[in-house]
Amino acid sequence: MKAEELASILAEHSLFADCDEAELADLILRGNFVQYKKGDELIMQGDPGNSLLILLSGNARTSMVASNGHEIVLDYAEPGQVLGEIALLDGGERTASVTAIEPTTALTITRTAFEDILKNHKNMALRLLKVMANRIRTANTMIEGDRAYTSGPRLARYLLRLSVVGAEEGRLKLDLNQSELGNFAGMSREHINRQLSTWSEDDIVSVESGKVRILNHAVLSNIANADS
Amino acid sequence: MKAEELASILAEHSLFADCDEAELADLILRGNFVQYKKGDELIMQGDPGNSLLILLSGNARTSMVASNGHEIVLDYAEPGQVLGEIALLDGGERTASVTAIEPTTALTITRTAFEDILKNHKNMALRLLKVMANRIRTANTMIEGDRAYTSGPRLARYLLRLSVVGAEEGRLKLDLNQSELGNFAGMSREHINRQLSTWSEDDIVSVESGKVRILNHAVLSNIANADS
DNA sequence: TACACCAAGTGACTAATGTCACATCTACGC
DNA sequence: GCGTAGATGTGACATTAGTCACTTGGTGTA
Repeated sequence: MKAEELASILAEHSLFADCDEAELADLILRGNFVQYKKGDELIMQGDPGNSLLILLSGNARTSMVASNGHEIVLDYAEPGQVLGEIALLDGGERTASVTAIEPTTALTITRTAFEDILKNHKNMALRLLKVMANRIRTANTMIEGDRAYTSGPRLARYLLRLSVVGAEEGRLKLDLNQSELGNFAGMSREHINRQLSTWSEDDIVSVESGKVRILNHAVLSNIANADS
Repeated sequence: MKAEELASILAEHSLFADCDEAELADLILRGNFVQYKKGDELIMQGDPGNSLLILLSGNARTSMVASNGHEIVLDYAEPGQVLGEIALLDGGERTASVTAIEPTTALTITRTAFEDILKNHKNMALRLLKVMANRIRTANTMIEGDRAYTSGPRLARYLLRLSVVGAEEGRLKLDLNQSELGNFAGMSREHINRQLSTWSEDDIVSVESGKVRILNHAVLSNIANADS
């Protein structure tokens, strides 16, 4: 991939949006372009975290496996997303894995390169801080939702999180199968299935050939904030 | 409170540990010293977030109330802890409240002051990034624990989180009553009570006059990672 | 001391979900 | 078209933890 192409991809995303050409060039020069096949792990839980990566194309799943084998999906990453910055910053192990769910490309940046870039481009740190603030917000919302609501509102919330704002016909960002949806929303596949069937009878969602669509965004939002 | 005193308190904490005197003076000059009584809210959920604060003395509870009234305790803050930085950074509303659980003092810093400080002291941003990385790690661990484990291991985890490393006789950082423990660990007061009773029979914890102590740290850690 | 209050202990019941065990369906390669 | 694997649909049942309704205990104060 040519540097110009990389630059234009980077510039599309808020973290790098107002970098000037020199900054982008710096990033690309110091970074390492990598390609992954579907199923490859970009980051592996338990590894030392000595690099960070920026997803350039494709989609990936951030998930962790608890000591009892339970798998939890924390998030899905889109192009532009910065990944692996936590371990890089605090020097700890990677707490989660990131797996490509389709062919994916990323720019990996080592700790030293990253520190140089932070040092040379002072706005970068502030922008990263914002990105991380947002992550904490999302995580807290996730904790709140998991704790306070029963399965219905919870699934509604996760579906809404996967929904695209102006998407035609309520299509989701990703077409997850019911097992994945279960790992994301924290409920069993069977329960997901039953809940979706109920909603589909009321035309709140539709389920066709395994693809969920949101038919009635408003009602689903109400459910997401329901009392129970 | 005198500036020197403030400076020495600040310097104790990692975020400000390697600030030089000028930096500390700057912080104190631009900050605003505030005292709170037990029960006062240092930060209120839903407010716009235009300032950040540094807890100087006392302890506080970070909690949020879901739309269905369910109260969730996210964390307890100790002196040195930075609070309210999320809304300050991303410009959104405060997602959680912070309440003093005892008489408390804090230094509040406005957005402009904070931005100036970040600009003038470049290490500050990197240190803040580390603090936030740690917060995300904690939040993810919380999500993992809430999702993957049943009430026993979960309560064990929250008790361990409250435990002090070298504490004599397994005393906890805070003596929470069983209702608070419930809001923290995400289970009902009654269930907390029954679980503690069981453990207390096995001498894993002791419960005396409402104060929980960890008698057998090793066993409790095992429970925290048990299969179920 | 007695009262008041709030925290803690406990039994009985209920509700919400997970688990298991299959039956179906569907897409896709041969 | 056929077979197979993986995704879905569904009933029956087991479990976990919450809820309700009390009782008991402890502490501070008039």
